[in-house]
Amino acid sequence: MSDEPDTGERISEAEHAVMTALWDRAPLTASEVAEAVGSRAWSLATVKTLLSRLVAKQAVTTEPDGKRFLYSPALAREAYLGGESRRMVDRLFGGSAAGLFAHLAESEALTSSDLDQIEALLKALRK
Amino acid sequence: MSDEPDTGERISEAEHAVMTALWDRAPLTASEVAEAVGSRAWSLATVKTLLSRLVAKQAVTTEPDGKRFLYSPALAREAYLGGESRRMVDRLFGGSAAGLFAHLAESEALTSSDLDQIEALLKALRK
DNA sequence: CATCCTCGTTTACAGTCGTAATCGGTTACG
DNA sequence: CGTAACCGATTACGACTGTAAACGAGGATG
Repeated sequence: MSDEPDTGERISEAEHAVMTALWDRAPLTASEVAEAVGSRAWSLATVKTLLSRLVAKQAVTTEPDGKRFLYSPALAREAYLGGESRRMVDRLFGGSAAGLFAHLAESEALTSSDLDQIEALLKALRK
Repeated sequence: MSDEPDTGERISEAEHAVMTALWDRAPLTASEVAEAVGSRAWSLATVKTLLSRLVAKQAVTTEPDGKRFLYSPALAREAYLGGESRRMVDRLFGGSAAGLFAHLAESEALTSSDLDQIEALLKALRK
C-alpha cells in the first residue's frame, strides 16, 4: 500500500539490459539508451518499447527535458539484485546460499580471485 | 553436433518444478509426477503438457511401460544447476561469483549456518 | 508557411509460458 | 460385446516477451 517502486512487477531480460544502462549512466534519453546498449543491436523503436514497459512497471521514471524525456531508474540496482539472487537461490538451491556456493565450487566456476575476495569477505563478516 | 541432452533449450519455471520431481523420485508416470508436485495444485492435464514440452526439449526421456510412459530426466540436475547459476552470475554480476557472494553478504541473506559451510568449503578448496 | 525530423504513443505479430479442455485409441470391467 | 476409465496427443487461449513499424504532434529549417 505504499508508493515505493513496485518491486512486484518482474523485469524481463531485455528490460534488464536497459536498466543496466540506466544504472550506469544516470539520466539518459531514449536514443542515448539505445546507444548505451549498443551490444544488443536493437532498433531505436525496440528500445522505446522497453522503456515504456519499464515506465509502466514503475521501474523507471521520466523527467521532461524540453520536448523529450530523460529516463532514470526508479528501482535501485541493489534492490533488484537482492530480489533476483534470492529468487534464484530459493528456486535452485532451496534457499541455501551455501548450496549455491558448493555448486559453484564443485563445478570449478570460482576463480582464485573469487576465492580471495570471498575469503576476505568472510573474515570481515566474522569479526 | 552431439546427441547429448540439448542444453540449449531453456527450461521454464513450471517445467523446472516437474524436473525436480523427476530428479528426486526416479522414473515416474504422469500421474505420479502430478502427485509429486502436489504443492502446485496443477490439473493432471497441465502436468501432461509440461511433460510433453520437456520431452520435446529433450530434457526428459520416455520409456514405455505397458500402455503408459515412464518419464525420466535426460538432463542431469548438476548440469542444469550449473548452467542456470552461471547464467545468473553472468547476467547479474558480470560473471563474478565474488560479486554475488558480496551481495548476499551485504543484504544479510547469509545465515550463520551458511557462513560455516562456506568457510569449510573454502578451507577444503584451499588446502 | 510548408516540410522534415524527432519524440513519445499506439499497434503488430510471432514465440513462449501457464493452465487446461478435448480427442482418439486402448484396455479393463461388467 | 459395449462402455467406462485412462493415456498420450492435439488444440486452446490469454499473458508476457522480443522485436519493430506506423502514427501523430511539435519544433526546426528553408
